[in-house]
Amino acid sequence: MEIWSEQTIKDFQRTLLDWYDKDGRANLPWRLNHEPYRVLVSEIMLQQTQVDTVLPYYERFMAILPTVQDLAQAPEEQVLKLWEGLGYYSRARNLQKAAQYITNDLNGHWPESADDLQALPGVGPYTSAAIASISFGEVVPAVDGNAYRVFSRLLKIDDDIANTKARKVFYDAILPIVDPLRPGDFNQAIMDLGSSYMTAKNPDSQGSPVRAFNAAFRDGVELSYPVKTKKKKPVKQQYMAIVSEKQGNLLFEHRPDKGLLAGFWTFPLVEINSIDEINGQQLNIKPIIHVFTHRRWEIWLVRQQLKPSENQQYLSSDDWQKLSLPTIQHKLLKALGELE
DNA sequence: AATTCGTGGGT
DNA sequence: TACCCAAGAAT
Repeated sequence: MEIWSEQTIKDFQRTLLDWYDKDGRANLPWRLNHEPYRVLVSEIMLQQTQVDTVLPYYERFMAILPTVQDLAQAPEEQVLKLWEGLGYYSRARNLQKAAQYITNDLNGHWPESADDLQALPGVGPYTSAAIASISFGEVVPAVDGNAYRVFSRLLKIDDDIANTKARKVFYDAILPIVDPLRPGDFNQAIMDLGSSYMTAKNPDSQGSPVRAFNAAFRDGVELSYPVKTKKKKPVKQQYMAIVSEKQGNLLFEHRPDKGLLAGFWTFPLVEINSIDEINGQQLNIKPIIHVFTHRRWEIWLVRQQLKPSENQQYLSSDDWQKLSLPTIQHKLLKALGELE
C-alpha cells in the first residue's frame, strides 16, 4: 500500500478539484444546492442504485415532497408510490421515519455531524459522511463503492472490500487525503472519477486526470483492484401465481411486514417443488422470471378460483393501480393481459 | 460476520 | 447466458 507525503496529498487535492470544477457532473439535481433534505433524499435513493435510474425518481419525489416536513406528514402509501420500482423498499420507509424524527423529535433541527446523523434510520457510515461533508462541511471521507475502487487502485490497498473490516482500513487511509476546505466536493469528485475514468470495467486510467497518482496503473495491475470476493448465486424458487377473478376484480395477497417485498401486494404466490405438481393447467409456456440479489423466481400464472383468506382481498383495477406494487407484480399483470 | 434486503444495465 | 455492477444499511 502506498503512503503519500503531505505534498503529494496537496497536489492530489488540487488536481482532483480542478478537474471536478471543470468536468464534474455539476448539473445533477441534488447538486443544485446543499440543503440537507435534498442531499439526504438523493443519498438514500442512490444506495446501490445507478444515477440514471435515480434521476426521474428524484425529480418527482422533490416536486411532490419538497421539504422534510412534507415528507414527515405524507401518508406512507404516497411515499411508497413515489418509490415504486426503485427497489430496496425499506429505504423509503426509513427515509420517512428519519424525516419524522427530524421534524417531530428534533423540531426540524438537523444533526450536523456524521456521528449524530447515523442516528437517522437508514443512514449508515457512508450516507452520514456524505451528508455531513456536503451539507455541513465536516472533514470526513464518504466511503462508497466508488471510493473503494478509486483508492484501492490509487494506493494499491489489498484488503477485500467484501470484508467488513476493510471499511476502517479505507476510512483511515482516505481521511488524511480529504480536502479540509472542500470535503463535500472532494467526496463527490471521487464519485465522479469512479463513474467516468476509474470505472469497474474498461477504465480509462491513461486519460484520467489523476493518472500520475495511480499506483496500480503505474504497475500495470489496475484491473486487480479492488480486491473483492465473489457473491453467491441466487437460489432458484418456483411459484404458481394464482389468478382468481371475481366480477372483474383480482385477488391480491398482502405480504408479511418483514422479509422480501415486505408489506406489498402481489397475486397469491404458492411455492412448488416441481412443475409436475401443476396439473390441468396451460403451463406449456415459459415462466415469468424475476431475479433478486439472492433469489431467482420462476413463476407460472395459474387461473384458479380462491376463497380469500385473512391476508387476501379482491381489488378492482382502480384500487390496485393506486397501490405501490413491486416490479414482479407488474410483470405478472402484464403477462396476464397478454394471455387475453 | 454473514446474510438479507430490488431492480436495471452492461458485457 | 450468466454474471457483475450500482452514491449501503439493518440485522
